[in-house]
Amino acid sequence: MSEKKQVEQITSMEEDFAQWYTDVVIKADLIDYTSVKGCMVFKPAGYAIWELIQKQMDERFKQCGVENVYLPMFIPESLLEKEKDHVEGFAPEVAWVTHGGLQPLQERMCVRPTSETLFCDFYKNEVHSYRDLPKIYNQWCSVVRWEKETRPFLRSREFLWQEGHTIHATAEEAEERTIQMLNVYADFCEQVLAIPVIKGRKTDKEKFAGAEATYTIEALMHDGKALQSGTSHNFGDGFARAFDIQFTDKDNTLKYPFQTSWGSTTRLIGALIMVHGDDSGLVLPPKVAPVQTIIVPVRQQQEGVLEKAAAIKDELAAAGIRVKVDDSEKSPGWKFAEAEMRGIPVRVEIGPKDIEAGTAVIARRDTGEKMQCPIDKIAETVKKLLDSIQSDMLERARKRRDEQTYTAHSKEEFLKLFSEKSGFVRAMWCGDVECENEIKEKLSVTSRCMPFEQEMVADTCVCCGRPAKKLVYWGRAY
RNA sequence: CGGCGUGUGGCUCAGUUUGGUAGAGCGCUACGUUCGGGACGUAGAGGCCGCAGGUUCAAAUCCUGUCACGCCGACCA
Repeated sequence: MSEKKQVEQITSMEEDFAQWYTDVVIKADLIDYTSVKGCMVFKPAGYAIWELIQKQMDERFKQCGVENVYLPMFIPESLLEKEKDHVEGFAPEVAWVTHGGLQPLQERMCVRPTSETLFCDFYKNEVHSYRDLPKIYNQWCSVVRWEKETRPFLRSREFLWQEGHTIHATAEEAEERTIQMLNVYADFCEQVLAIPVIKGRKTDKEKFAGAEATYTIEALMHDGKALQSGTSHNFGDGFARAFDIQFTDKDNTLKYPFQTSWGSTTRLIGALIMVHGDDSGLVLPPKVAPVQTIIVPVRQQQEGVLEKAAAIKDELAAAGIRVKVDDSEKSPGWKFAEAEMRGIPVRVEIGPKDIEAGTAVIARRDTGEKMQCPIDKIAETVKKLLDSIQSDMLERARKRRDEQTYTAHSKEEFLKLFSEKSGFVRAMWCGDVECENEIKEKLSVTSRCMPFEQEMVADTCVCCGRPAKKLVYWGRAY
C-alpha cells in the first residue's frame, strides 16, 4: 500500500463519522469550498443531484396545483419587522445590505432568510375577494442565513431550496394544505430518495417563528442522529393580521385569510449521503443518480472494445437509462473505485473476454454484487436492476431506521437508552416545555416530533413523571 | 459567539523547537510499456511559505497584529 492511498482513502464511518461525511462529499466530487465561509460551489456531480430532486419534486407539486413564482432576494427592514415572532426568530442570522454602490441606503435591506414577509406584501395586493383564493405558490431560489458553524449541504450560509407559500379563505383549507404538502415530502423522500421518514408535529419549542403549527418529516442518519428533511407550517391568520391582508368573503364581510408555507432544501443531499453512503463513498438511489450506469471498458485500446462499450451505451440510453462510458486513460481499477466513490448505482464492465463470450459483467453499487449478463439482454437486465436497487435501498434504510428506534417506558429506560444507544427514542411527554429544556440540557436530546401515529407507551412523562399527553420521538439532531 | 486546531507548488504534508535563502509523495505534461479492483519507467513544468508590520547581516522559522478555513459546543433547514 502506498502512502498516498492511505491519505486519499475515505475515513471509515466507524472511526469518525463527521470526517467520513466530509471525505465523501469531496471524493464524490459534489462540491468545492470557496473563499466565503459557508458558501460552496456545487460541482456538476452535486448540482445534477439537485436538478433531479427539483425536477421530480416540482412534478409532484404541479400535480397538486402548485404554481411557481419568483420574488426578490431583498427584504426592507420595515417589512421583515412586521410579524414579531418571525423577526425575533430570524434577526440573529440575517445578512444586511446597507449600501447601493457608494451611497448608504435610506433603509437597509436583508437578504431573504425566507420569504413569508415578501409573500405577504405581495398577497396584500393580490387578494381582495374570496374569488382570488386560494393562491398556491412556490419558488425555487436560494436564501441566506448567517450561520456560525457550517457544513456542506447540512448547514451553509447560502442554500438552495424551494419555499411554498399558500393563502386560503378558511382555516380548514390551510390545515389541509399543510398536511398535504408534508405528505408530498414524505412520499418524495421514500419513493425518490429511498429515505424513510417519520411524519409528525413539532412541539411549540421547536416550531417555526411565527407559525401556529409546524409539521416535519424526520429521517435517521447512519450515525443515529436525526435530520429534519422537510417542513410544513400552518400560520393560521397571524401573518394576515400582521400584514393587514383582508378579503371580502361570500357573505360580504371582510375576513383575514389563512396561510401556509413549506420548504425543503439541498440538505436533502446531505441526507442522501448519510442514509445510504458507505465506507467506499456515496451510494445514490437510481432516481436521483445523475449517471445511473457507468460502462468501464477493460483493455480499451484493444480493437472492438470501445465500439462494444459505445453500442451498449446506446442501447441503455435508448432504454431511458442515464449512462456514460468511462473511456479515460485511467486503469480499470481506478475507474471502479471512482465510480464507487461517486455512488453510481450500476457498473458494466466490458472487455475482450466478455465480448468473446457475448456477456458483460454487471456490478451493483449498493451491495457490491457482481453478475454476468448476456449482452443482448443488457438493457432489460440493467433496467430491472435499477428498479430493485431503488426499492432495496428503501427497505434497507427502513430496516436500519427501525433497528435504531427504541421505546422507553420509564425515565430510567429513557436515560439508559440515550447513554448507550444512538437513534430515535419513543417516549411519553407531559407537554411542558420545561421538560423539553431539561432533557436537552441533560442529554443534548431534543424532541424531533409528535408522530401522527400516536400510541400510549406509558402513562407518565419520561421527565417529570406527571400524566403523559403525547408520544414524542426524541433524538440528537443535525 | 466560546473552546481547540490549521494556513508552505493543483492536493496531502515535512521543514518552525535550535533563523542561513524551500523539500517529499500524489497530481500535471511528453514518450514508451501496461490495462479484469486505485499500473510502471524515463524526462520535464510548477512555490515572492495566508496577509501586514516588527526584530535581525539574514525570517517559512522569532515577535505583534490581522484574515481565512476546519473541528467541537451554543443557535439554527
